[in-house]
Amino acid sequence: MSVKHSLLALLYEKPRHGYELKTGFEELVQGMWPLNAGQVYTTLDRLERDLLVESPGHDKKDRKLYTITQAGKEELWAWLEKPVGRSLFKDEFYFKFLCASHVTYENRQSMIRNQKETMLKDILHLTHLRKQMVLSDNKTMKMLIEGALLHLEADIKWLDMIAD
Amino acid sequence: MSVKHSLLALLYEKPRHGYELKTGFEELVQGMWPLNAGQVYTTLDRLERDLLVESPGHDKKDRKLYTITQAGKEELWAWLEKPVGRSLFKDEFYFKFLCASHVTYENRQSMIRNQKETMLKDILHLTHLRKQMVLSDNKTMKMLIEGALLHLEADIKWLDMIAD
DNA sequence: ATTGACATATATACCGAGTATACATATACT
DNA sequence: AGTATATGTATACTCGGTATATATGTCAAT
Repeated sequence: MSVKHSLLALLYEKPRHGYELKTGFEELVQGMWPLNAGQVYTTLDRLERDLLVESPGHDKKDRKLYTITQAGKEELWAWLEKPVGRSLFKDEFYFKFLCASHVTYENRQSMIRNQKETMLKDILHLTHLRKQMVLSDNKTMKMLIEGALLHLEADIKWLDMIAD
Repeated sequence: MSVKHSLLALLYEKPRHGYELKTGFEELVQGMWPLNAGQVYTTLDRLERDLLVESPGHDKKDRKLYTITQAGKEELWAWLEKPVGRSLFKDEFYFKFLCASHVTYENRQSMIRNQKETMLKDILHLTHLRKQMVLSDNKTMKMLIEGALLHLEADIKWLDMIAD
């Protein structure tokens, strides 16, 4: 989603080259969300063009290094500070039900059932993952998982609400 | 987000021309989420290319009409039936905190505070909107708003959890 | 020792979705 | 009569993402 800003965050830690950013990103998301390598390089091109990163040159192995600029840091801070907008419609979950309400669609029940089934599986999976994060003492991931679980519980509550 | 499928849903009701789809879409989202008119036509081009819609010709005022095809209906049904995936990271809300955890960022508290403030305002706004929907007996919108409120409450609960 | 698989490393072509903008005609209002 | 706004369609451009090409390095098995 915002690969751009995550690259800025990674460069904030230390200078890196393209491939290092790819691996850094995947480490950040624990290997879930595989990142297409090509996207790293095109994103870096745009970041360099916009003066948010710059290159001090290549390392011994001829890999182009990148560092974050002052403007880049400011962009990153601004992004972090800016609250995310939770629009009613940008969430595909709700938007789908909105569309469904406009087609004479007899299978509303199966739609709800499918969705609920998937979410219950997700909850099981995340609960399991949460335990692993507790064991490996990964507090950030544990935190994120707990957030996702809260969301899923809200979703299921809503599905039950509208199922009547 | 999925303008494409919402156009299919609108064409499922009845044949329309481009501009009618634009107004139909904006009616669907109650005027929130302004749709760029150009996007309607490029999306229709792709839908026609993929044989999901077709044109029976122009009306008296020379506006090109579109109808949904059988393949288009099947695409729409499949999309409606397919549960939305709630990835841990595709949600910018969590992803931002993940990035923040990787920059030595002293302003975590203000980040949380900003986000919470915005969300409390959103709750007020949606609560007000909900009342209007009850008065105008718009059950679908009322339903969506209640879903969004459940999400916002979950978000705030989470922000309080991590604020320590 | 060589083959084959996999990791490292970068680059390009292409597509879908969204924004900006141009360009008409019709209608309403001042 | 002139101007603003609604109706109606189209194109150029950008961004983000996917697929794919390509090259080198490393390690394991035959």
